[in-house]
Amino acid sequence: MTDHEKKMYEELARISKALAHASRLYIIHKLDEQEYCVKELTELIGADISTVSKHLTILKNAGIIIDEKRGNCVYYQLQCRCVLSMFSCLTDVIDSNKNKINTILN
Amino acid sequence: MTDHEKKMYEELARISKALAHASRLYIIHKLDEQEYCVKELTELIGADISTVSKHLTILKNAGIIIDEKRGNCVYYQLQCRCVLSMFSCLTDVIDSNKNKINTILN
DNA sequence: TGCCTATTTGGTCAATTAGCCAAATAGAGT
DNA sequence: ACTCTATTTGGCTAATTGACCAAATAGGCA
Repeated sequence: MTDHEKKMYEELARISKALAHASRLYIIHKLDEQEYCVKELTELIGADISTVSKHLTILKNAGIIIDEKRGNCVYYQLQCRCVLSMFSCLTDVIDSNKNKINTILN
Repeated sequence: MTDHEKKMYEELARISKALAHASRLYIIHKLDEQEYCVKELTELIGADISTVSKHLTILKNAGIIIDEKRGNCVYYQLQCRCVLSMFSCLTDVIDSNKNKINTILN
């Protein structure tokens, strides 16, 4: 692996690490429907608000979501819907395993 | 988040965690070109062979790659090429950030 | 059988991550 | 200015992860 390749894969890994958590995937999914503020997401997720705020910071630093302060609240939305293709990738992997198992069993 | 949703997102996170490492992304990329054995991948990556073996185990447990013992070696290949769409997802996110920055600067 | 190569496993250590609580900060509205 | 709400930050602990080394395992081949 060349130095250049190494940098490149680390950059890709930086984004994929941000995606590697159930609550963060959930947040992305919800933000595809509509924008939400921290408090609303906290109620949806059911964790401490500081925990949710930190998840949001991680997603923001990875450039996956953006924030906008309006009135008393900070509203978050997807920076780009392109991240949603992640979900089909993950479910495709899961499905391909199920198919594999079925193929072996039949 | 309902119990059912929680389980679902944890299942998705299980796969995405397996993808969240530079060496593992690199392995996936190389295995798209051709199959490789552990020793070959170790030379490409330049880490300890036990480290590489563990990365391969993680990918295998996530159902992303499969192994096949032939002769003296264990050869790994992608279980499904569908996982490759991950790369375009990640690069799209990176690109969308660059575009965002350019939009702001211009 | 015995040797050799390839791979996995177990142990240890350092670094990172995730969660909560408490405290600090920011700003809206009175 | 004061209060109240929303959010972030700092501190702490427990759990997980990643790396290496050393040892165990597995199989092929002389």
